[in-house]
Amino acid sequence: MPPIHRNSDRRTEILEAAARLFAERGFHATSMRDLCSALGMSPGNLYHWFPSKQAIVAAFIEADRAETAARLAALASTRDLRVALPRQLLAIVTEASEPAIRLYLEVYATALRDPELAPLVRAADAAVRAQLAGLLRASGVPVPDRAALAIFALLDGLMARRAIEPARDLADLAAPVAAALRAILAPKAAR
Amino acid sequence: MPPIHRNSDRRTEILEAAARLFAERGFHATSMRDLCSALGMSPGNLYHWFPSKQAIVAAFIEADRAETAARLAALASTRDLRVALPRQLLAIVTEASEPAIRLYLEVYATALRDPELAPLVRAADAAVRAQLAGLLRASGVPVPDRAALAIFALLDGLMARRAIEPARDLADLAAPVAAALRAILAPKAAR
DNA sequence: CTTGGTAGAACGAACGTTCTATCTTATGGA
DNA sequence: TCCATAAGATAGAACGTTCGTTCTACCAAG
Repeated sequence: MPPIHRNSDRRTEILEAAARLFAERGFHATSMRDLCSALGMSPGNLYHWFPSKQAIVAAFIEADRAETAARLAALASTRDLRVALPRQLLAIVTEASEPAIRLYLEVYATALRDPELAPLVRAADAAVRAQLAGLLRASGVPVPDRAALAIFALLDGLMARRAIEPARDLADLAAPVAAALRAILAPKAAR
Repeated sequence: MPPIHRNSDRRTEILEAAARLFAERGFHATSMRDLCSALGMSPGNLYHWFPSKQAIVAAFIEADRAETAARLAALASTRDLRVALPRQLLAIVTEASEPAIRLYLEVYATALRDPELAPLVRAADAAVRAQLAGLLRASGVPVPDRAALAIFALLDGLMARRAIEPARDLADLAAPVAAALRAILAPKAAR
């Protein structure tokens, strides 16, 4: 009896393979059959673990939300948020691989079209943003909700740029980003 | 003999219908048949005007590029770019309808996946950005290339936010955006 | 009588999904 | 300890649909 087959293990396996394929080939270009053969698994079995392709996307969105939440939670213990946050932000944008960014762009563009998936995306976004706002509030940033929103917009913009121009050295943007963040985080800027 | 059917007229008709349908239902959810019936046209005829669905997307990208270029050109004649640019930027983001924004998000996400379309997207982006950089240079903004890049990132971020949260009043972002733009356009900020 | 616009059926492929059967593992009474 | 049995995991063929596209023919002007 090899290690007990726990449900979550198999589902995680599938999710990871799906993320990889979606990133490499694109969401719409990846068929359930593609996913099956990448996993060495039959369609029947795949559908035993996920009821639909949509369900896989939903799980992916939730996993992404959880990961981002964890990242933010780690940020909560830092000394000065005004120093740690900009660094973390640029790290997120810089570290993300090009396929991964296109994955986000495509999956979220698709999900926002889907009447069942769109609320999920929006809820995840709102939850993470609220978490960041909490951090900002604790750091004495006034109107933390707006500040969190601005930071998210900034992040989205940087991600989109990397999708369009992957080769571009983002160091070119470091100065404006730092200035923008200063404006967002400084007490007077959020009047 | 009704008004001579000029090629470009019919193509424009098709393009406009395509943009409308793509915006309403989504790109992948709009089939060539859907487009045909929206136009009251047979598939055979549609394929007489555009060789493929991909070609329609390509034409759409080019049209978008041309429109943005025209908008920028109009900006060239304004008195003070540091005043007109922020206003125009917020206008672009505010005026864009929710379906239109999702259209951009989806079409560009798709196009960036397509080996033939991606260069087109990148070229259009680079051209428009170069045009903006020219404006900035003429206005005495130092390192205008970086400034243009930062402005584009800002715009992308705002667009993405509207896609995720269409109901959100973007006035919440006006202050941070203004601050960011000040930082980008001010001489010292782009060091 | 040629050329360019139009129609509509048809094509082959691919898609997401379902169905039925088989194999494996855990369980529990004899 | 062993076998019956139920439950879960897996396989793979098949389904019905829809997709982008092509083909062939017809029509209307010049």
